Amino acid sequence: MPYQLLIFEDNVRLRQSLEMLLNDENIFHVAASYPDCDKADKQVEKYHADLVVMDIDMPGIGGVEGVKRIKNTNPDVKVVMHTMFDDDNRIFDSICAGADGYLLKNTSPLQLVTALQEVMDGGAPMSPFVAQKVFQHFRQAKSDSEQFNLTTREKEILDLLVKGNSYKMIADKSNVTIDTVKKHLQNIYHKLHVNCGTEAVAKALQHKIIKLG
Amino acid sequence: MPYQLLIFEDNVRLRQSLEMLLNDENIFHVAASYPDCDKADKQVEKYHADLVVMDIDMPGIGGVEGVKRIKNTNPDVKVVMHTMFDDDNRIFDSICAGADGYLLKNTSPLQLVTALQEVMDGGAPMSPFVAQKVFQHFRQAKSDSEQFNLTTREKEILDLLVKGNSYKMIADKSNVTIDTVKKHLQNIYHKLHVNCGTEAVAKALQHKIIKLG
DNA sequence: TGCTTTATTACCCGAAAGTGTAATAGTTTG
DNA sequence: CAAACTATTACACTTTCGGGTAATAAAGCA
Repeated sequence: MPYQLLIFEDNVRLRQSLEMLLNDENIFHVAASYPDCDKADKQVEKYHADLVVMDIDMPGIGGVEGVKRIKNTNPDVKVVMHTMFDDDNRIFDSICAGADGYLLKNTSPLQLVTALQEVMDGGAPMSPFVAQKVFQHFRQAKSDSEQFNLTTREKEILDLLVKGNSYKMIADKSNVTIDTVKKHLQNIYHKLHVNCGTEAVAKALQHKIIKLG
Repeated sequence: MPYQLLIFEDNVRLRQSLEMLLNDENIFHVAASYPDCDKADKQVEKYHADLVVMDIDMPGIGGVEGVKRIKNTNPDVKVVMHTMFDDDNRIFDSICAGADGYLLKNTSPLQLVTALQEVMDGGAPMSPFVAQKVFQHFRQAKSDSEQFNLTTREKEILDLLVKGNSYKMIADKSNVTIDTVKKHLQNIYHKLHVNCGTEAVAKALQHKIIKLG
């Protein structure tokens, strides 16, 4: 039995091309296609869709919001983004919203079909450019994290602060007096260019100076 | 001119198989291969390698540390992990250490060659299972983030706190008195099960309740 | 309609945080 | 070797936090 597939794409010609292309594959059956995804969740239910191909830039609610709604009402439906947008925010927002794949529109028909099969097999297909962005996202931190020149001791203290310890608790756990802790944190705040503990915690986590469990 | 390639793999037979397989492709030239990566950085320099295939579980320093060293001394060399390990930590540690691709050892010879070509074209090839893990990593947050039942107002306040504002600054920016801010934060701390601001900031960022810049 | 949630303000009080200054000793580096 | 850096302690002082309690009004829900 072929996978029931829905297409959301506002460009009429592209939508029809996709329909034809994917209907040619006998493992897919394009149940319906729409120029917007304002009622995507209901349409998914109506056709018992297994798989959705979702454009991002459409009239009404965008594709990102569309994914969110579909995944909220029907988490098992696979959603693959198929869009021209290659900026970081759209990519990460889509993934966070629950997308199972992210393909740019320069993907060849063959690659598209392969990717849709892959997603049905539990994979997470993405265009090389997207994969690169995703990898970068993990890496970015490392570079800055050593620019603050924190000493080993200071990193220890900061680590304890981030984990929710008060000055007194830090003092106990570090076997130093609370005054020493104060001094260290004062130095740390200067090095991080912040004025208080909460800001330091935010910066430490943001720049991955400290890792959490 | 073929890409200069180095292989680090402690299993002799697999290492030789890889050598033969990749030397058959005339776009690659296996310059050398080693059973450990303790001196990987120097070996990379010696052969002016363009590309490295790296196992993780090897005697001496592991492949993760190996990538780190190579990338430190020679950031332009592409490194693709090729390993049996599919646990989250090894995957993310490798990516953070600077790996440009992550392939599991069930990858077919053809896929391996394709992936290596892809990495030389600036891509970030990964096995479907790995891609899935990566996507999950982004998604996980969302689910917890709404379990704290913070009100819109409380999220606003928390957002300002995370961004380094004092109670007074939050009060000004929210157009409420400092006492109101105190009360809100008190409620927020209860909902997050924390006792102080720094802990709240850590939790908010960890669970991605609040996003930074 | 009445109950609950949310947002708001206010006051008191003690504990914690943050700043400044200063001094000592060990380590590292030039 | 001397200078700089790191880790440490101490004290005094101000500001900020965070808890408890209480009261009011609007909005949402039953």
